[in-house]
Amino acid sequence: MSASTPDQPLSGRRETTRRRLFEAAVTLISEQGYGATTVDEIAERAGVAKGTVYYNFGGKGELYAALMEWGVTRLTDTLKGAVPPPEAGASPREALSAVLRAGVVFIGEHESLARLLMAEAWRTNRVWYATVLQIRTEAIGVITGLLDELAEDGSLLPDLDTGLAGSALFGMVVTVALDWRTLQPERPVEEVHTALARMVGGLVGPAASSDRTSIRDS
Amino acid sequence: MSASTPDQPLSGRRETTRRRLFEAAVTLISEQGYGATTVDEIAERAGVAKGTVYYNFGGKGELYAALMEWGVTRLTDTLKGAVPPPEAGASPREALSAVLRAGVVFIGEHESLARLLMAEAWRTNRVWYATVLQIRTEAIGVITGLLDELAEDGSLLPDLDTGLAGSALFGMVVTVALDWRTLQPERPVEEVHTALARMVGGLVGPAASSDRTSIRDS
Amino acid sequence: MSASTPDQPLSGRRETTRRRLFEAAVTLISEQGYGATTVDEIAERAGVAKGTVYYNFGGKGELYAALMEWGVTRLTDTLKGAVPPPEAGASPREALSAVLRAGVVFIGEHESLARLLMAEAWRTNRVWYATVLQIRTEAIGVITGLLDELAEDGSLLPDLDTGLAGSALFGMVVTVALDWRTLQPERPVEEVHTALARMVGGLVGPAASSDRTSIRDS
Amino acid sequence: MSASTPDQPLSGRRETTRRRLFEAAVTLISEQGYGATTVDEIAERAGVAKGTVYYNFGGKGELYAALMEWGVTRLTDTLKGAVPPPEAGASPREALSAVLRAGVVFIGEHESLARLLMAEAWRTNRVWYATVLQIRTEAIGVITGLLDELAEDGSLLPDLDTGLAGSALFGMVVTVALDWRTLQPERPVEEVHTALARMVGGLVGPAASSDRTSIRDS
DNA sequence: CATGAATGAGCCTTCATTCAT
DNA sequence: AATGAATGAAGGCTCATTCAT
Repeated sequence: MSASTPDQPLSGRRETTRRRLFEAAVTLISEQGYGATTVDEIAERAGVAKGTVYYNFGGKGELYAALMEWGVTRLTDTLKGAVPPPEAGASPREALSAVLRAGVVFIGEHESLARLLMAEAWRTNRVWYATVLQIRTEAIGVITGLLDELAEDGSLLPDLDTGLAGSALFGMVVTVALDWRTLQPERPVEEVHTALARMVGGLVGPAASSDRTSIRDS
Repeated sequence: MSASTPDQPLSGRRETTRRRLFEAAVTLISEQGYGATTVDEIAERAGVAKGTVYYNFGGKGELYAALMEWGVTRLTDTLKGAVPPPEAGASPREALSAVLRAGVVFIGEHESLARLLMAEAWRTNRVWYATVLQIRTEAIGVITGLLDELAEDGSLLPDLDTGLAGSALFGMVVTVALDWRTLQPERPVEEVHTALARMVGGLVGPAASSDRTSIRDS
Repeated sequence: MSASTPDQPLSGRRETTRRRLFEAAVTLISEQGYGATTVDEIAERAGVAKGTVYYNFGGKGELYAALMEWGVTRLTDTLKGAVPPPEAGASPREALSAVLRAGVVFIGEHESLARLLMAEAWRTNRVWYATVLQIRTEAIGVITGLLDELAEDGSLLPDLDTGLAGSALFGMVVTVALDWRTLQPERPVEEVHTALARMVGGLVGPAASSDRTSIRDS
Repeated sequence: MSASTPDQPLSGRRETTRRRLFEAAVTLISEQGYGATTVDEIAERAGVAKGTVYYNFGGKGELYAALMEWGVTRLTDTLKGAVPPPEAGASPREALSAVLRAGVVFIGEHESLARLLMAEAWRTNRVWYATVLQIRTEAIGVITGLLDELAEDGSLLPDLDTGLAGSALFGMVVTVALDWRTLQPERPVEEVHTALARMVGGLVGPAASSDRTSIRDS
């Protein structure tokens, strides 16, 4: 159906409806889980009739799949947007720190989506697993790319498997961020980011301590 | 009711039935999720009649709860058992490495349980959330305890929030291990553990070297 | 409402739309049944938007009713038109044969309508049952009329209940014709008609063999 | 499922339930049509819960298909049982008459089933069309068999296509019988059968007399 | 005249749970 | 200790109908 093109201008009557449904669905599903959330609830929260869900998406599963895709785009766009452009002259370590910050901030602002993502991350035989995998792959790809640059730079732990390291950092960031939102929501985001950045700093080798900016090194 | 004591000798007819149901349930639920797994499926896979589930556990939810508890015990016992005893004379850093290895190995052998755990980790309004949280807390507690020892030792990043760091390491280990099982199951467990241990070495301490004099070196 | 007069000149834009809808509806409904055919399907096959069905007919039921009436008219007109006029000097037997041929040919050309008719023929508590009954009554009336003439003529099996016989011949013709279209569509229509005519020939008694024209009898 | 073996002893609890559902379904569906009959109605009339329909048949469609098969068996068994055994010394013509009577009587006693059968007879793209076709084929087969005997006997119209003639007689009998039940239910069954038998005598043989010398008479 | 997005009552179906055996 | 037929509340989905454009 036309459900697979969420990147169109969301201005027409139909697109307004679709966005409303998205927003209602993320929240409800992330709180209750997919199975425990009913189409009635989603429709009611979105302020439309139940049939409208079916008219626009074809079914509950398709709505969820479309939702995932919609979320993907947002997350990867955010992460990619956080990588400092070459002309900014940022060090790889700074770039990594910036991406981590973007990740933490994003999760802070889109908790629901992040919870959803983790709940489905290793549930391999759901129909939308491919989509979820793709999201994670793209997000991790941004991190792995930076680690590769650091490796070439020589300022990374030698012989680190950057693929595995990317996955590890991803899991670390998401876990820390969700625990923060769930267990200590009052803590300022900067505190969380700082702690993470300090830990990750250890990865880049003794030469790049956090008080000496490494810009001139690059 | 007697259904909540799975730690008895599993030898009688009844206990055989219970174990079969456990095993059927972990696998199915970890693959499909709690909501998408039916009691019929569980009973069929266990080779018993549907009524037997109710006779033995009282309901689907209770089976799941018992399952979680069963899993918890196994995980925390494993992790605690991996901490080298004081008389072994292992360094805190070695102890941490041993615990991480135990974690990776455990996940490799109890994939289903791990998938389950992550799927429920941040779904706060489920009835068994308390149980899940407890598991994670205990597991993270083991890690945090070691980090605290490292801190006293001076061989840790100064002023690191060990609670947050424990959560970070936990997420990192689980993520890496599940990605390994899901995407590269043929990879030997030792390889995964080695890569992970090296990273963690970098994350928690300023020096990548494993001896105790690292602080002075920086 | 103006929707119930399908006998107008079908030339304007509106009438074109109406005819398209008719044709789409007969086919679909005869294949799938009334209940299993959706307004969406009809509109799609007709190449118009769904709302157009309502604009033109007021509803699914009304479309179906109009359809039936359209069919009735065609069938009875055809059968009546097939009765040789008195001035043609045809024997009643020839007249009967001509009507049977007309029936078979009509069904061959309007399969869908015939299937529809039989599907509804004895479903007495549908709203359009009256219409269906009327069609059958008129069609059977043409046959019964001829049988009555034959009876007066003395060239019919004595004491035959012409009402029942008309119903029997009607059922015979429709059944044979639909079986022909459904199971042996490649068979030429003449073959079917000949076989039927020979069977019916037995009804008119030994005096009226098909090689001796009965004109002088009348 | 086990739904496909309706010929088992209908004595257990389950089989009692199944028969009840059958009886409820034939009546309702024959009156209202498949689409207009709800599972709720069927279950209520059968005196069981709605879920029981699904437990026993798997779905509305499957119930209907099983129903058809159940009906088939009854009809063909009846017709076959009506054929006089060779040792009875009945003439083929008498045998045909006996079968027709059996058909009329059966329809009189199982109106609903007959209405159902005709409603689906030429609706070729329903899932159960194959079943319906099979029923009709078997029933017609009994008639055709007798016609073939008549043909060998010489007491049939020469060169008559017995397949087509069987179809014709089947349609005739069903049409007459259903019109009788629908429009003149008070009429005694014998009257209907007598009229029918006289007609058929005329249709299939050149002489209306029941002795074997008819050919010479013409 | 025609459109198509939106609606909501009604229906089919699923599935956790019960209970007589 | 186990079974499996039966249950019925709950939920996903269909589709005839409406109406603003």
